[in-house]
Amino acid sequence: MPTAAEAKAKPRWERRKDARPQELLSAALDLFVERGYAATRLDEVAACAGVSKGTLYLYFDNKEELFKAVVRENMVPPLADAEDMIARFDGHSSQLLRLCIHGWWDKIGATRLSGISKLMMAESGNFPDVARFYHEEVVSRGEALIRRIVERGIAMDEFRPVDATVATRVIIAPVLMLMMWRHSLHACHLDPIEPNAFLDCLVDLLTRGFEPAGARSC
Amino acid sequence: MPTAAEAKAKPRWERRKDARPQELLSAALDLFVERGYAATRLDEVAACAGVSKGTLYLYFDNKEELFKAVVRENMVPPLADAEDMIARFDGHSSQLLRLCIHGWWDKIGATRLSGISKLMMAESGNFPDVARFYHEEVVSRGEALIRRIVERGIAMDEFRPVDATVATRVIIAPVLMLMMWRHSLHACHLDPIEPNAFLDCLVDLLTRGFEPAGARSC
Amino acid sequence: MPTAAEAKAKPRWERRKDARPQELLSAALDLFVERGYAATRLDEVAACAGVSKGTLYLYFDNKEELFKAVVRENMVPPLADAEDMIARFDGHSSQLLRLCIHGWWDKIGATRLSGISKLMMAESGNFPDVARFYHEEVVSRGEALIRRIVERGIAMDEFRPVDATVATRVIIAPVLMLMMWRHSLHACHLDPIEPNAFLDCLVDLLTRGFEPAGARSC
Amino acid sequence: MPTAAEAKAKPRWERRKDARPQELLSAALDLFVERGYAATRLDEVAACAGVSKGTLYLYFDNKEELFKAVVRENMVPPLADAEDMIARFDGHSSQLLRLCIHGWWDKIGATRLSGISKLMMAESGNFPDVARFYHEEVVSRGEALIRRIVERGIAMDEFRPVDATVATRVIIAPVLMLMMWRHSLHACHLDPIEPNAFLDCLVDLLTRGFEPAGARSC
DNA sequence: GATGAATGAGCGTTCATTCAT
DNA sequence: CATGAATGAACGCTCATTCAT
Repeated sequence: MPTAAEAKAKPRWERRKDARPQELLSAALDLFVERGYAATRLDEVAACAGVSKGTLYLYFDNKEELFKAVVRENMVPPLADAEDMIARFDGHSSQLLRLCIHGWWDKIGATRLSGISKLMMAESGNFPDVARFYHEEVVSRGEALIRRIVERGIAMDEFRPVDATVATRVIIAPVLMLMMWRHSLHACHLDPIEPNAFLDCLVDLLTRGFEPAGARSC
Repeated sequence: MPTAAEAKAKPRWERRKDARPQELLSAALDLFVERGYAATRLDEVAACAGVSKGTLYLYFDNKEELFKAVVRENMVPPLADAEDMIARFDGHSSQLLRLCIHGWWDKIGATRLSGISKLMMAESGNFPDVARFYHEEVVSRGEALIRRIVERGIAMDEFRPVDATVATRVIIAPVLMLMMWRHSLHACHLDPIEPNAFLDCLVDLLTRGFEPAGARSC
Repeated sequence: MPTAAEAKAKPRWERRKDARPQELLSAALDLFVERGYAATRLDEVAACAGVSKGTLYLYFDNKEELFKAVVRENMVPPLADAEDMIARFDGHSSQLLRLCIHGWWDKIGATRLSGISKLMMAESGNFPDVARFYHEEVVSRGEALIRRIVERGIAMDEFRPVDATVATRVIIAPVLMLMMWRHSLHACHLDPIEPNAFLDCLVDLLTRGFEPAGARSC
Repeated sequence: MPTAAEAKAKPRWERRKDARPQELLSAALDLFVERGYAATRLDEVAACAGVSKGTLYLYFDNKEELFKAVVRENMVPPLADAEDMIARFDGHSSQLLRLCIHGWWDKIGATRLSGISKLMMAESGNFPDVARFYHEEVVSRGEALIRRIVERGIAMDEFRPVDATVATRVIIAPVLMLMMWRHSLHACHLDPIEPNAFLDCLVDLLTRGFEPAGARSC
């Protein structure tokens, strides 16, 4: 006959198969962002998700796979959305660029996901496999996405002809940097930076800077 | 008791004690830049500086203090030259911006000093006081330097009126990012990036983007 | 309450409960033989038997008991045949020895049962009571069987007089070793060994070596 | 001023660089023999040698290298001695065989080294790299050593012509088996076996068995 | 001062065992 | 009966730090 105390007694564990992976991924994202890849300890991830270290291994083969899953779960979907949008858009390429950059910021930059970009910058050198994965799944696709806009703009005479590959990186760099600032110096409450003003200025600059020679009304 | 003769007898190949900290700092810089903070092992630093692991602890209390010393030691000097040049320059502000950006790249970006920026980005979160120091001594001065050019351009009607603080960061961000790329994904031989093409494209974009409305010949 | 109809409705593909332990033991035998005790994982045994890991614990208290059961289950049966043959044989003792050795190889050495011997050699140190059981049930009877041949040979002046106990072990040792080689170094495809050549050479050696002094034609 | 108590107080560690590897190797040999390769824990080895786990890694890269060092240190020298003896011997090959077999027993079989052979038999399947090393350093050389005697005997008409490779293994097998028995069933005090009687019987058998047809006085 | 042998806490990973369902 | 999610104690290995020499 179980007493009230026994009835209340928390079972040694709770069976929550379906929810576990998400809880682990969320805990892992938090900790990877906060501490970096190497400094994130798996038992802390597990503890954060309310399970034991061994349980984590029921769902993810190892630390690297856990990280990849975090990336796949969080970084890849927004890229797909953006790809869709680009494919369907039919206004001016400058406007498309503006939408993409602000969308990027809203979906990734302003969220804790921006921490993943920072982490990859910081540690990719020590984890080549992870770096390769991230490059293939995120960086390449992100660059391709922007390059497509640039090429579209040039093709439609909305942008002056530039080297698309180089221009793409010039476009991406400030946005990446803005994300990184959130997790480095500016995270220490030094010198606040206003993301929207930054992005507006950037988009404005790009719009003018890519405008074809004859486009401007005199 | 060393006599003068003895002092002479051990010539240049015998390192003086005073040089030790510098050698350690230099080795530490190389390794921190290459591997990041956590992955840098202190016995490797010591070996790299030609001393034993114990000796390192004679000069630095621990790994963290060594890291802080590396940052403090290396980042301050190279800003004065640029400040001088700006003060003396009297051509078009676009030209000044171009000179500054390429100078930055030649003096810092292309050298191992770029690694310090990467390292600060990567690790500042774990060292708030280093971050504060770095911000005050390096970031602020660097930003001020660029901001002065922007303000000069606006004042002289060579740039259209923009928010100088924001524009400054939009200018800085791609250059910083270019430095970081050298030490992260692109260091893994993925997708090489051509610094000069990047910077040319950037300067071109900035020149056009900041051009005042009526400046363009029709 | 299962009716007869229900019993029929779940035909042969539905394993009966009674078969479970046998299937587990068979799977365990395979894996213990292949990997050794420590390296055999219980969930692999369970998977191999088509049940879950928990089910295994319904039939065996723990890994050690499973191991003991495997040994007990498999080693006793195949000795009776040989005992029969010896009792009925009435040719030359050398010929009997030859028959026995080749029979041993065919019935045990060349089958997976040889793995049990290897496994007992390898792990008996950690399971003294299994060792005792195995010794009593298998080793003693096997030795007795060979010793009977030796004693018969001596008694009939077909072998020269030797210490039967010692000679028995000298006879057995190479055959055991041949079985073990199949599961150790030579299993790694190093240096293949040809069992029949080995056994022929052995029998030949024994025949000549045990030949009485005056038996050889000059 | 150190008090007597302080003077006696054992230092946290003792500096004994030169002796350490030997102490560790000896401890490792004991534990490998007693527990097997997989079941030997490195911190136990360290504790057994009176040092901490980390210290072990100052001298050996990892478990596998430790084991290899144990083999190299203990198993290889006796082989070299035997090779020397064979090269210099000039009596009857039977006598050489006798010397070798008894030497083998005295130097290896009767010592704790025999446990290494048993261990390799038991676990080589799970550690292919170790197996390969052991095969190259010990098994091959051991076999070659015996084969040389067989070939010498045949060449000098002291042995009848047999397949040297096969005969070699028939000679080796009983000796190996004798070693293994010491660490398996017979280690449990079951059925003591008298090594010298066993080896005498074996040598006697081999001598007669390999004797050329016409050699026997009638 | 300088050395480098020694330490020991810590991390990623595995797996026998348990137990709520 | 059967399941399989969950546990937690180990183990191999690393490395910042200490301290006798």
